[in-house]
Amino acid sequence: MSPPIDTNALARPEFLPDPDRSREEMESLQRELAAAATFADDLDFTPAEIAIDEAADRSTGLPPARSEPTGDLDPDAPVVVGIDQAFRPERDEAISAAVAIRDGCVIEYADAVTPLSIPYVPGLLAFREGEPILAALEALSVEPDLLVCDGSGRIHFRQAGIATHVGVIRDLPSVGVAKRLLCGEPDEPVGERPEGWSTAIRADDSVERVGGDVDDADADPDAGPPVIGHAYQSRQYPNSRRVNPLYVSPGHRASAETTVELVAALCAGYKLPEPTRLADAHADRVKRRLDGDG
DNA sequence: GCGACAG
DNA sequence: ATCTTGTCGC
Repeated sequence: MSPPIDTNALARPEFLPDPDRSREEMESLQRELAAAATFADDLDFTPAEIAIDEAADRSTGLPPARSEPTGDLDPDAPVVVGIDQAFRPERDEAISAAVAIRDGCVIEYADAVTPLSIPYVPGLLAFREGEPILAALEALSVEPDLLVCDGSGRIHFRQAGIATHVGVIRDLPSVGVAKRLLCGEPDEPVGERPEGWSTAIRADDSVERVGGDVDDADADPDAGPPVIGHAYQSRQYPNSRRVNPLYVSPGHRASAETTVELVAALCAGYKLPEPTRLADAHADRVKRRLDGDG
């Protein structure tokens, strides 16, 4: 009999986010991480293969009842894992939730509760939330094919946002989905835009250049600063208040262009992609249960 | 010194 | 992120 394979083994443990580091050490680790990251496609599936067309119920994670009783789910479809967190400020704890989705349906929920060691500092988010996220991923029994993180990836001062950090540590394709822009400059102004619209986010003076940039088509100086992500209008209302776009960026093993397509395929009528929505809901449930217990 | 900044 | 109620509009 063959020994069980630990699919949760860390590929790059040297990048583990250790909060006992100085700001300078954290920043230099991020530079190494960005150099180790791949901002080009290295996936064995297409956006179409992970597409989700019906939004699940937030509390049950189940598809709508009106959904056709289709045949069996495809057991070979890629597994997309959404990750999100909730907090208990009074106890200084983070609740991390990971939701695994295959063929549009939730196949597993996992979560972890971790003490928070450092405060939130823009640009150093992974050192606050990285450990909790990795703990939730380890609690998962399925092996992810794609990670969808709540926050930036390449859209980051050192091109090593939380999606990149987690993606590189696990050596898994990952994308970052942020609700607000950390840095960089949109090609076109982000005004009232129709659903499906997107524009490139390019590095500005606050973004350090990394070795990976030379692999970009944008390495050509005439082409302007490298594209580090996109603003993507995942949802818009016809006659109502404007919805802000999402800011999506490569974490690891995905190009900026493919990242938009992956996120677009994972959106099913809400502003946030389904994996993120459901992870958010799960984190909320765990938090409420914990608050109820005391 | 001022500005600016994911969750 | 979290603390929090109602409220404006489709």
